[in-house]
Amino acid sequence: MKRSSMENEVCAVARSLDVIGDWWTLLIVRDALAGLRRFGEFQRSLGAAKNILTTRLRALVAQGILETAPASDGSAYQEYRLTAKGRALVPVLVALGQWSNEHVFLPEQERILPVDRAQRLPIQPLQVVAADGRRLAPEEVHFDAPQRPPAGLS
Amino acid sequence: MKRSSMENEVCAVARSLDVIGDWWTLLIVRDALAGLRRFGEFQRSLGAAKNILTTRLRALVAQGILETAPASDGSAYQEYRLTAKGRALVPVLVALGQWSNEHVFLPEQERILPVDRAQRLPIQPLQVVAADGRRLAPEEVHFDAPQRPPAGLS
DNA sequence: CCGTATCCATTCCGATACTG
DNA sequence: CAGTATCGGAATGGATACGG
Repeated sequence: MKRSSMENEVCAVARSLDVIGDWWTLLIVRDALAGLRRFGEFQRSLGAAKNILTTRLRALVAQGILETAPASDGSAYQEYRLTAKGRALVPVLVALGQWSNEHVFLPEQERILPVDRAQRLPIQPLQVVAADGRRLAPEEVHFDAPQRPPAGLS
Repeated sequence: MKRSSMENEVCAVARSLDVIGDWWTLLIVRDALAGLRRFGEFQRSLGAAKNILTTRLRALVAQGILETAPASDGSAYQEYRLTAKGRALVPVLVALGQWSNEHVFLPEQERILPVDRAQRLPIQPLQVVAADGRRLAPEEVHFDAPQRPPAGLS
């Protein structure tokens, strides 16, 4: 399957993976959420080569997940900031973090989790709630064309 | 950065991406959630070459996300079923689907979303809730070592 | 400090052919 | 049907050197 023929993909999961399914992308978003803005900050944090960081940042800007602005320190360079679309990825990051916390880490391993910034306490487990308010178990979730309203609230 | 040196990674997001960050993996989980179990079913659904599918299925079994069982139709082959660990990925899939629904699809494009199986209505937007019950905006979420309880509820 | 431009190694993936 | 074996091309990533 081609990584580039997904603009017509109908599955919302596949579609999102086409945009952010790359290894670095969500880590950049995570760092941006943590307040990193400068090229060098991302590079140090990620340990990625500069050329691939450049590519990823460009792609994220092209997708509207990051936006550039003149650097606030007066230097001639850019800052990279999350857009609303980028911030909307937070539930994805939280879901990933919670999953590995419960199912991947060994009990005594140190870990960095999604936490509430104010209290530094872990976020409550994300709950999947149906349109009528029922909490759904995993088996009750399907991927399908919805009955009526595609857009609006997801 | 190496895809294989992440067993000691402390960031929960990175850790999960190391396990499921590959393009095919979450699509297989999505299909398994939809009820697909047989090799050929996955192959037709994904359009992936058989050798690739073999590799991915093996990796998922090794990670404990899928498990094999003798085929229920009496044939000599295997079935692949989600484990509890695999079903726990549903919030990740829902988060991805909701994000692309709101931020990637064009308004009039058809789409397949996470829906409640009973009603075929979209799932409510996932909410990020702090330990004390406050709903958190994206900016209020950080990734950090938690104050005290790492395991247990995420 | 912020990128860009090359180069090279590796990985990945699709197609195909083959086996039980 | 359910895989395994092999091959070649493409994309990716890392290292490094270079330029504004």
